[in-house]
Amino acid sequence: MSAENTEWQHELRARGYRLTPQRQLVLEAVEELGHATPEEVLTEVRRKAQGVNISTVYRTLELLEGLQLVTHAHLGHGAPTYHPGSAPDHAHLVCRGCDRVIEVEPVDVAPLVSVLESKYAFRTDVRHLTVFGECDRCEPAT
Amino acid sequence: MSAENTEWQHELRARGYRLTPQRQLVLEAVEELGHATPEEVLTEVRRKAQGVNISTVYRTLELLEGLQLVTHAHLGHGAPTYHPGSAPDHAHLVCRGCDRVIEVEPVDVAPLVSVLESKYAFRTDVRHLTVFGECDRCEPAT
DNA sequence: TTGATTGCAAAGCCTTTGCAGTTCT
DNA sequence: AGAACTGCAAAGGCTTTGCAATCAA
Repeated sequence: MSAENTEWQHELRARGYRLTPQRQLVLEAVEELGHATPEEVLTEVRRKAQGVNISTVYRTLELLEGLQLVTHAHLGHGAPTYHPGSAPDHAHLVCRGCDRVIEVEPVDVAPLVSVLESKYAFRTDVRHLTVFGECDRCEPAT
Repeated sequence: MSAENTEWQHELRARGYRLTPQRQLVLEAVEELGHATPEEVLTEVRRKAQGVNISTVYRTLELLEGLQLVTHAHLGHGAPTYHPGSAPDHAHLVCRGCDRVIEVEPVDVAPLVSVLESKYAFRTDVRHLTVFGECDRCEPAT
């Protein structure tokens, strides 16, 4: 873990950024929470340090995303959900009926990725992919 | 066209709703614009009638969506885009590099739909599907 | 030292809501 | 007449921004 830290911390500095307690706390929070909105990240961060501001969370998440240490996806109408970059790649299915979120492996969306690549030369961002629809527990739409 | 009109107008009334000039104008605007945000719909509507309010546009789009006369998709960070329900089904590809939007036929996403159906019993809403990534005109991310 | 970063407060989008007046049926 | 609908204004949720103070290197 210290090896990991060293790595991204070096990367940060290499780009002229600075390592701050807030940045470490935000990254830790995303890694601990797994799926979290900016507001949830803030809450988690504040359990360890006080005075951290929501605007810092937004700025930090953006920066961490640039470093590919976190990613985000839109799972509904509200705030986006942030995931650790270290988590295995996955796409999301969201059920309109019950709001259930299902994580799917890249292999499941590989057929789509292939078609888009070959037919449109389009490179899909799988980690950002969210498919809306209806799950088996919910009645078909009428 | 009057036949079409008659049909949805009957449907409206059958559900206890009323036919108002605003509702006709909003539907016409979506059909004329093809892809439009609520704000764009308002602008178009105001070319024909004055005094129409943005809140009416929102309320009307929601109602028309319930009647499946329009659908919406999220093509970026801002407001959603509304499409006529009469348009052929399609999904969207959005390029992060140049913001280009590519419409794809249902047949292109059929492989995905099949996998999700068979493996997760998940029924995909193709018209709402937006895939983010990078198009052939743009450089691969570094 | 000094430029990056933060907290705070204000503003900005986009969308929803309460309500009184209006309109469709 | 009476319920549905609209315009208006205000509020609400989420996010960004300007700026002075603070902090990492």
